[in-house]
Amino acid sequence: MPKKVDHKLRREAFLAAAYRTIKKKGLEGMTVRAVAREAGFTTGALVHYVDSMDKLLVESSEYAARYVRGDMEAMEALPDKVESLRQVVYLSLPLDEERRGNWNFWMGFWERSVRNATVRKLTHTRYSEWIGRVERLIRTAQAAGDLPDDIDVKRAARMCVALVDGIATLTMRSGFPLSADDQRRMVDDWIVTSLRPTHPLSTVRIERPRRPRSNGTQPHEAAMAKAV
Amino acid sequence: MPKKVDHKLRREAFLAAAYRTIKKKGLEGMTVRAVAREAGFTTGALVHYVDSMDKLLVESSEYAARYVRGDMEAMEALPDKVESLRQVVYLSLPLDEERRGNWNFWMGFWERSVRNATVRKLTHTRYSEWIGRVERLIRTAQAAGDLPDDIDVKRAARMCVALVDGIATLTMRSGFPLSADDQRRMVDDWIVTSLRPTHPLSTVRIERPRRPRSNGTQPHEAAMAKAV
DNA sequence: CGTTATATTATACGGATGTTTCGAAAGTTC
DNA sequence: GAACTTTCGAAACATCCGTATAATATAACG
Repeated sequence: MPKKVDHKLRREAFLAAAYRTIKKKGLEGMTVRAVAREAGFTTGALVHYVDSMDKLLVESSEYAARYVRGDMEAMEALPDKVESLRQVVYLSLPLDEERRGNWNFWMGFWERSVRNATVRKLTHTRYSEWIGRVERLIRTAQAAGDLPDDIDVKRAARMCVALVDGIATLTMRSGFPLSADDQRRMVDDWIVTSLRPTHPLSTVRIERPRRPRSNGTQPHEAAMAKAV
Repeated sequence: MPKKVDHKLRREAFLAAAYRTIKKKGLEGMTVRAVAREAGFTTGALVHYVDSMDKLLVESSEYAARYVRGDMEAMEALPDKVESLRQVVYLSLPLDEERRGNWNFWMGFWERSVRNATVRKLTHTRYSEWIGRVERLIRTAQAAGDLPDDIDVKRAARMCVALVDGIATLTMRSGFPLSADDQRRMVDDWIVTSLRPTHPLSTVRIERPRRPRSNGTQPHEAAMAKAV
């Protein structure tokens, strides 16, 4: 059915398929053929919408970043700015199956960035965003009087990012995964001992926003049609 | 020159070559041909000493572990047991070119363990050793009265391991590497705030033992001969 | 309704990988 | 010194990869 398809939409479907493939099989398992199959097409169709494998990597990364950014921004709007920081960090932890899939995605980038300049650049961009976000959260909390002024923000932010990476690695790769509670407690401990907030941490559990995930997380309609 | 070669020695030379190859090019770059070339031979020779690629991975990992273990055990013998812990952790950080090569090695295992059961098992074994070592160091320091008794040792050890992994990831992959001083300071901060030692940390800088690295880190004699 | 445009498949290509095979070279042994 | 055994190189093999191309199917359009 040519000309009827929405080019942009189908393109997005392929990005989603790439994202799902990496989540499931790691970056090593994300091949042109695997992604095409995941999307319910063959390699030729995929190439019709994405120029090259490199481009696919870059764009599926942007797809993934977009995917998480919304949740984080919602948490940044909380009134208690230390709680904002805490919740944003929580969002980045491998707490549930979905987030672990996300980590599978990023950890693949870590490895491939050794040899692939495109992936390396991309990884640096994402880290820059992420570190910047944490720094901003700390500064905002300082401005609100929720954190002391004598914090070395840059150092603290990088320690935070390192801690999250470490928790993820331990959970995803060590064979001794940290429970969700353990992960959260590690973050809380770090906030309390390293940032020394002026008020004690909230004890109210904040749920992650539950958006409808109809876009992209489900196999594409064409794939569904094939499966029947 | 058949029968003249020491089978075990040459085998070791290939493991060393595999180790060096991963250090330089990452696990993705460790191919049969690359290792053989690094050792100064061709694939046919390599296969003569190592059964398969999987075996080569496993055995070069054991080679690498052996390589670091000695240094760590020397540090464990220090009189001040908090200092022991600190120095052992220092040894695991990507402080210099050699250690960064080591990390390149391990981070490759993280990725490949997703799909390769052999590598996964191996990674778990190494983590088990490493976490156990940190736990033991903390307990020893407690017994010596250098750390308080109310520490949750298991949790603290895993936090330590996570922190080291995170520091390594940030340094190796983020594009914003931590300086050696920053890395050490992060570890010191964690020790002081989380373990609360009974005595302040030593300010004397302890040098890493400088062993002769003639075995394995240099290209094999055969390779040298070729190069001439 | 025939023409045209394009979405999609099927297939092929060149290159890289792990593995296998075969033969030549070189000591060892009798 | 001849037969044997081991070492090692060269090349082939099957498989997978990303990419390119030709053929097919199908909806849109004049």
